[in-house]
Amino acid sequence: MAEKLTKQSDDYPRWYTEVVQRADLAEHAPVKGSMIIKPYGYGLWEAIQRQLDDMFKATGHQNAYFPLLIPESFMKKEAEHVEGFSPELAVVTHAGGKKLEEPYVIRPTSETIIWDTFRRWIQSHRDLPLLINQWANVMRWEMRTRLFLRTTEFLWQEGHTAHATAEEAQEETLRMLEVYRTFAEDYMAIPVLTGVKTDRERFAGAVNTYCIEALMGDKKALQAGTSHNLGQNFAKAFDVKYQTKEGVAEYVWATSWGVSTRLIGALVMAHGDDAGLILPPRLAPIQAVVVPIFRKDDEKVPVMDACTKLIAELRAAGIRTHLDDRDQRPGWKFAEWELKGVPVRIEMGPKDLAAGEVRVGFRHSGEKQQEKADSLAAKLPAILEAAQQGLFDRAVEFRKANTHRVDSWDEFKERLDAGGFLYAHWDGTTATEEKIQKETKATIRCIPLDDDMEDGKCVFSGEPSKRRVMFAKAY
RNA sequence: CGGGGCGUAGCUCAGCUUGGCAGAGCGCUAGCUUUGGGAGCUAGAAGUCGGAGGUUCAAAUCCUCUCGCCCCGACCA
Repeated sequence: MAEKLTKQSDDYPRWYTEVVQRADLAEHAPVKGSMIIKPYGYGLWEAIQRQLDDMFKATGHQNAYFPLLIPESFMKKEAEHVEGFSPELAVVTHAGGKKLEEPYVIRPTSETIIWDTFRRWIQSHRDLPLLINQWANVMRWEMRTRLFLRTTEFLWQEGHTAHATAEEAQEETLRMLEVYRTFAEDYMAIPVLTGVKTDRERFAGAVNTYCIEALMGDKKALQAGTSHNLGQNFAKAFDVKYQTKEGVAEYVWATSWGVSTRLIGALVMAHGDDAGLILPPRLAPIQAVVVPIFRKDDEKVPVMDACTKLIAELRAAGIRTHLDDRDQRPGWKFAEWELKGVPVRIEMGPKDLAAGEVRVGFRHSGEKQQEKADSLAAKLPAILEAAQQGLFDRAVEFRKANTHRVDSWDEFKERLDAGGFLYAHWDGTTATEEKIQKETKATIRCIPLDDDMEDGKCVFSGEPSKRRVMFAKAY
């Protein structure tokens, strides 16, 4: 703990790895690409889960749980799905000391097992819509992994819904995308761009994939969540039909949507600085930490008494508060809580006690100010909300400063070197998309939803284009 | 799978070229002094030198095989 973090400007990936490990979010597990999520990191995930789960319930969804192991044959029923996922499947071939007749795959996502189940659950139009979510772990065998951003096993939620009409499925797809956008912006304090993926980036088996894209501190893009309109692809693959009021058998329409522990990586990279994490108050496992300061016992006793009283008041006010009474020097504690991104630090020493005050330090701004101890509990909720807003505003400004419209190939390449989001015209072909990636490493992150149509010429091929798309280098 | 690197104390690593008592820093334990921005001193505990085989009086060091990890390229929430 004594050493300083690598600076973001010196080596951003290294900074990320160090922060994640030294802030006690996670560490590497013995199996390549898998991670141990430590209590502080898991606390963050729990905060994310709680809020999202409430939002899912509020939009009519119910939780259920489907199994980890999926018969291999299920994966093969939807052509695009199997093609998309087969390279990253982990397969169980032996169990109970014997070779299995049919191998099981460890779920990379649960569409197949869920649609096999939905076939039995759905008979009538009265069974629709069917709105299911599950919190689960999944496994995708990745070549290159990074804690939270890409691990072979990760935690996520996956929503799976079935609808009577194409329109309802599309509404659901966009409704959940909006839930994700709201969550990212209002709770994670990260502004996100909503859009549609190109054919190339679309989920294997979907008709359309919608996404939220966020800008990280190193000006690279991160896909933070996806919502898919699956059309009737899985209904047809698994023969899921319902009887309409008229008695006609029709295939149902489907969606699926998910966010994962990758969100924690997004949180780290969207807000963190050279001193470590900066957590948004609404999700911070600890919103305020109290650091007592004293020399001898004659100072310790009254200071600790005052801290205990203060903490009781803060907790009564609904603030997640922690008393750091460890046998360490105050300066050491300050540095550690900054590393861990706690929004507010409260210092209480003999001088403060004599004045009936505390010193309050803010992680996101680095500012410190004196506050009356007995009115702090009443003021702190508003202070935390202001910090939440301040973080979001700063992220919005950062994104604005790193978003550009480009109209020529030279400008494209030049701007791309500096990072950020680039809005440019594209001729709509996969061939062009691939050539651009090959030459520049940039990909089309999405076709923005809220952008106006605008005639132009493809920045690469010069062919006509009806609208701009967003390019960026991405994680 | 191709290219590069590394396995020695909990962590980061030195020692290997030229074989000869198993080392340092951080962390940990105990004590004393300290405590408002990452403390100091003293004393300790801590190791199958990734594994197997070989050469040798003697192997962390040389040889052979093997296992694992990290980084860079082709895939991705």
